[in-house]
Amino acid sequence: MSEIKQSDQRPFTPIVQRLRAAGLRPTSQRLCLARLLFDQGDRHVTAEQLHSEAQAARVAVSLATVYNTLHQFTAAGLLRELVIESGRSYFDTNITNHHHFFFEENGALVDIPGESLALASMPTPPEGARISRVDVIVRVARGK
Amino acid sequence: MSEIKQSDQRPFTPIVQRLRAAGLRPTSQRLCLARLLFDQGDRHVTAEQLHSEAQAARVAVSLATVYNTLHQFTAAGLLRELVIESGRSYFDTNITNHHHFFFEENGALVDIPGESLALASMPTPPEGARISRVDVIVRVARGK
DNA sequence: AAGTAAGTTTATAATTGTTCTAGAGTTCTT
DNA sequence: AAGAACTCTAGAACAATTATAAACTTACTT
Repeated sequence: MSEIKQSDQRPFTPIVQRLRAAGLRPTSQRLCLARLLFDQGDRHVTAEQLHSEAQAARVAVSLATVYNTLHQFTAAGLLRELVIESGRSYFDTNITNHHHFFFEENGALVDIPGESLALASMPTPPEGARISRVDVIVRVARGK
Repeated sequence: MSEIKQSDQRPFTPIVQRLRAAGLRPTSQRLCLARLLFDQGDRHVTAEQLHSEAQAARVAVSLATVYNTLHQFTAAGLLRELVIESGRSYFDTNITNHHHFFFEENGALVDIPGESLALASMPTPPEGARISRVDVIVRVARGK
């Protein structure tokens, strides 16, 4: 990857401080993965993908660490985990409120701009429960 | 190779005919599983669950057949596959348009009545693609 | 009803994505 | 600089699912 644009990301706090705030030490592995994740706009990555990218960037990070890091970042609110296909998790670097197109043809995921999809009415959650998140997946297939 | 009649998929057509219409032979295994699936109202089952139920009913059906059957029924439009947690598929016997509450606490799935949740606006699908389905998952957690 | 081709089932092996383990290596605090 | 706590790693373990290939059914043809 050539150019590094650290500019217009939502939260402007540097990643080192965000990790510290989450009680995570800013280790070289975490910083390297963070750079791959956050330095190039919104992404939807799987653990295997990110691992390959790290390898390609000649950074030695084990797959176990990639999984650990993705989960820790998710717990820290830096990532959002998406499950759409059985047996494969995607991690979304866009943590703002938004939804997804899922291309059945090739498994690609694309953000739906927040404004272009809205819920007319929110269902009332069952007694003793509160809504923690709403995921909308619009599956699209090739065709007219 | 006989011709496949895709025409008659009305919900109240007996299962044998619905299988035939889908080009599936009404074997004893398929009929047994269909009975477990469809004879007790709307259900959300996993393959392992259905397999256990068949065993409990003293019907010898292999796990591989349960998977095959669930997928064939899904392709035939008798079931709908839901993926919410990584590494586990649920099959929903309610194929009408509806959405789900997912209880993070225990992994339970509950239908949201169709009227109680509506989309205000449908996003326009990308060029050359059409919307094949919209899934809404309302994640709920214990709490006020 | 018998013969036959195509479809189906099964046990088992293989595969996939993910999590666990325990030891080695780092980081932070003092 | 030293100890404690945390983190990383390779590899084993795991769980859900899919593939394989042989045995068995079904439906079609005669």
